[in-house]
Amino acid sequence: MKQVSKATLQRYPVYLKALRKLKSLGVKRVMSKELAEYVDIQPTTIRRDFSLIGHLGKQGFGYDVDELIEIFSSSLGINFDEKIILVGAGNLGKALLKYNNWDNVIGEIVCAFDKYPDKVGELSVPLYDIKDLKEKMPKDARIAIVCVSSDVQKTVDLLAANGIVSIVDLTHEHFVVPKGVHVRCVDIVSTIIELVFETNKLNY
Amino acid sequence: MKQVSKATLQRYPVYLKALRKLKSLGVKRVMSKELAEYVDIQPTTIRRDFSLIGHLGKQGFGYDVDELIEIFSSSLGINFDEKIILVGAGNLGKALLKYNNWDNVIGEIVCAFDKYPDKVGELSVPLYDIKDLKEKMPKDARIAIVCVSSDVQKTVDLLAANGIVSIVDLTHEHFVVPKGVHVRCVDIVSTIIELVFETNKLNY
DNA sequence: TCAGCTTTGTGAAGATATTGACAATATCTA
DNA sequence: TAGATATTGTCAATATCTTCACAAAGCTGA
Repeated sequence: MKQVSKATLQRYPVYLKALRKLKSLGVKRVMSKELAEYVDIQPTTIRRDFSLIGHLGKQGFGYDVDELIEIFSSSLGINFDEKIILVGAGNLGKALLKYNNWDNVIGEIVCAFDKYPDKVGELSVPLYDIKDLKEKMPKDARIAIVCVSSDVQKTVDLLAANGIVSIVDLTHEHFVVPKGVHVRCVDIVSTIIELVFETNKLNY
Repeated sequence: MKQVSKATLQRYPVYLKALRKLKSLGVKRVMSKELAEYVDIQPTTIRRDFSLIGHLGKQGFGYDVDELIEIFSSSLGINFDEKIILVGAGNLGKALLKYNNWDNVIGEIVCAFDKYPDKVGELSVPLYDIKDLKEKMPKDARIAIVCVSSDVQKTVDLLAANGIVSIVDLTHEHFVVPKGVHVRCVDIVSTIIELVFETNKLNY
């Protein structure tokens, strides 16, 4: 596998999502040009992105959808048993949990933690006090979804100290993480602002 | 205002968020170097991004936080009365609504639509049948948050036909939009996949 | 007021990312 | 089997983005 650039890395999930969708529609074979229209990325860019992983396609034929999904999943290290923990079981946390039907896309949320576990109602996964994270957290969990509304930095520090290396950030707080820990911010407000900027830009 | 590149556009919400945070902490003045550490973007990049909007800073001094927020908001067209509509009032939609305390960051959700409004409980905003979107939707609404789980394409078409130009997509479906309509996908699953790819990449 | 210090704003260089063009190689059909 | 056709994979060219380096300009304190 060659050096994968940042830009390419961001496109892989898009491809994977599209390919899974195509598969569910019964599509067996896809050409870069078709996929390009589907995901709105240039065919050349797609071919180049794919070629970084290996020779996935066949000239004159295209790509085998099943095979592509298989290779993408395995060579990029998707683990269908990935154990994800949820930290903060407020409204948003609960909604995510209810919605935890990720149909074998990438593991599932195995347990949740909250500062006031007594105040949280019945959940579909075990719920623990955040104080007991160290003991209760599965040892092989690497990913945490953080939806707490206070003590964000403290929470993140605790997670990092206990082996979490990937954080999905749904808070609105700014925080810092040790080197080696990856963060992705999922923020609807920022998303809306970005949309507004983009929309208004057209008027210049 | 000069030509703003895509990359810069994506950073503006990050700056704005950080600046608002700094303001709330009582910070009056900030230098590109300070801000750089805070948001993890090079000072030069920040200065260049800012300079596209105008001469916002003062040499030897830095930037005035309040002023910067003001200029950002106004010259990028943030409308604090922006009317946002929510389409699909399932678990996720409801959680977003409860969470609709965007402290004057960018308007608010003014009403919601669902295919089965009878099945949805009490909400904090008026709820209408999606069939009545045309009549019930505020005429000046431009942004829609889409959380429906079926008929996604149909829903999006309806929105586009009724003047929505910006869509925040929380579905897992692929859909197409007419030219001029902007979409931003907020997808936790894709975010997690991206994180996994990035994390694993380190092992090569 | 003036010298010294600081920080911005920006031209130019360097780094990254995208795209055009086409050889290589597979499929398809007769 | 062979020729026609289609599509990949990749080199080179182009475009976009980031960073360096420094002049210009404002602040600060004597």
